[in-house]
Amino acid sequence: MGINERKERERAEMRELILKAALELFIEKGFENVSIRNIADRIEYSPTTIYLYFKDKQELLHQIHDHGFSMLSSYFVTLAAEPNPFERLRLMGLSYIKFATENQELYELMFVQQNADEYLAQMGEDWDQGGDAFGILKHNVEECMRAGQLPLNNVEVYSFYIWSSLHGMIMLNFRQRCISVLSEEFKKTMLIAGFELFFNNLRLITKP
Amino acid sequence: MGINERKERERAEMRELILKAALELFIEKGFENVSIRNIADRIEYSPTTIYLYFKDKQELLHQIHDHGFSMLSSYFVTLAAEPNPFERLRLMGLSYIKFATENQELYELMFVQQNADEYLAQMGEDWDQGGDAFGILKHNVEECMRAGQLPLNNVEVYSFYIWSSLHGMIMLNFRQRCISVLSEEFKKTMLIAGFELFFNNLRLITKP
DNA sequence: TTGTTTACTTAACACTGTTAACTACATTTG
DNA sequence: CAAATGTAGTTAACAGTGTTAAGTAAACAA
Repeated sequence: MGINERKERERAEMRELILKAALELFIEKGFENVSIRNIADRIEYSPTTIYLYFKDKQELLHQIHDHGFSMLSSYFVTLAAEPNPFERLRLMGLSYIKFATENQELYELMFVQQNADEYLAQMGEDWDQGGDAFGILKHNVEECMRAGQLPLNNVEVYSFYIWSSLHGMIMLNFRQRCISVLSEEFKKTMLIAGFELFFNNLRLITKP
Repeated sequence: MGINERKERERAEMRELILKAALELFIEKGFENVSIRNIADRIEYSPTTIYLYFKDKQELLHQIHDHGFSMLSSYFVTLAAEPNPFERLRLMGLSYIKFATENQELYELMFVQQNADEYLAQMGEDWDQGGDAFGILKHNVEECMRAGQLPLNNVEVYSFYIWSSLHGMIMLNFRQRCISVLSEEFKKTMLIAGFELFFNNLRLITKP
């Protein structure tokens, strides 16, 4: 009987409806400034209904988290076409910056919001989406090393180092941590310049 | 008459008392998980009293912010003894890591807490403490460039790049962003290793 | 000793996340 | 078809939040 399937489908649609409203509001006003009642208002349901579909407010963030990571992965799909592993790594970095700047609020929800770490700790090895993105990075680093384009041989350290650097540049770029006099354009230029500098360092170290 | 001076002193002491309790609680439980009533309870005053000394909860964070930045600057004072500018830059990086790991909660209050950017934007050029720390960094970078130990000549980009990289490494180290299976010790080792790798890249690029 | 300033408190407002108890309808059963 | 059951959604409430207006009691100035 298709009746259970219909119910399941309706339930999934409702989850999607809630999640969509939540994401919109979180992006508009930030996680902390959105109440369950705000979300309920937007979808024209009672606040308690949301608790029938999600354990608590935190779980809403978790779902959005997951969504963000698969979105991030989608920024990487075109990279497979590039044969040179080192150039592929560079393009991956630029894609990462692209994702972050094009989805600044989502990026912050994913990487700045507290409590995200508790979530990751829970997931452990089963952390699908995040592991995926980090997995792609590690894969590319591995290929660079195999091609003799990176001096050291610790994949973890390299991947960590690259991701860290990028994340740091992006965050300091979002916040006006370093001297707020700088114009928006110059800040963006500096972000790219910082990345290229970073990447040239990685590259040149292999040349001599 | 010393009566006004006494009152002024008492007022300053009260501010200090509130601030001390606030910092303790923020570090214990995180900014969002501490209420004005919690702070008031700890110092055995009514909640509204706090509003006689601070505009709102956010201003408490601002003050702590400032305090953190002068504390950070104090980690840099011994560096002046080192004559080699490049080595001084390296030691500065290690000091920064030391500050961050020794005061993890404070570091997060300073650099992770949302709204910190609004605060910085307000301050503009008059941002004393933060500008100070960044100023020291820029000064050191400048001296490295003068000593011909850095290839490019844009102080801003270099300083931005260095701070960003460090901040990124530290944050990804705090959070277990990359594979939470890693042990605490290995994570710490990776942090230092990542930094030394980063720094060797900076150094080696100038050698050939 | 009066009047005024000051330091502080009580009471309240409009919110928050979350839960227990309830209603009204969809589905299954007799 | 009617009664019984399950369930999606509701209302009402609890204990908490940041913040403000109004009130009190003590310290000061005249």
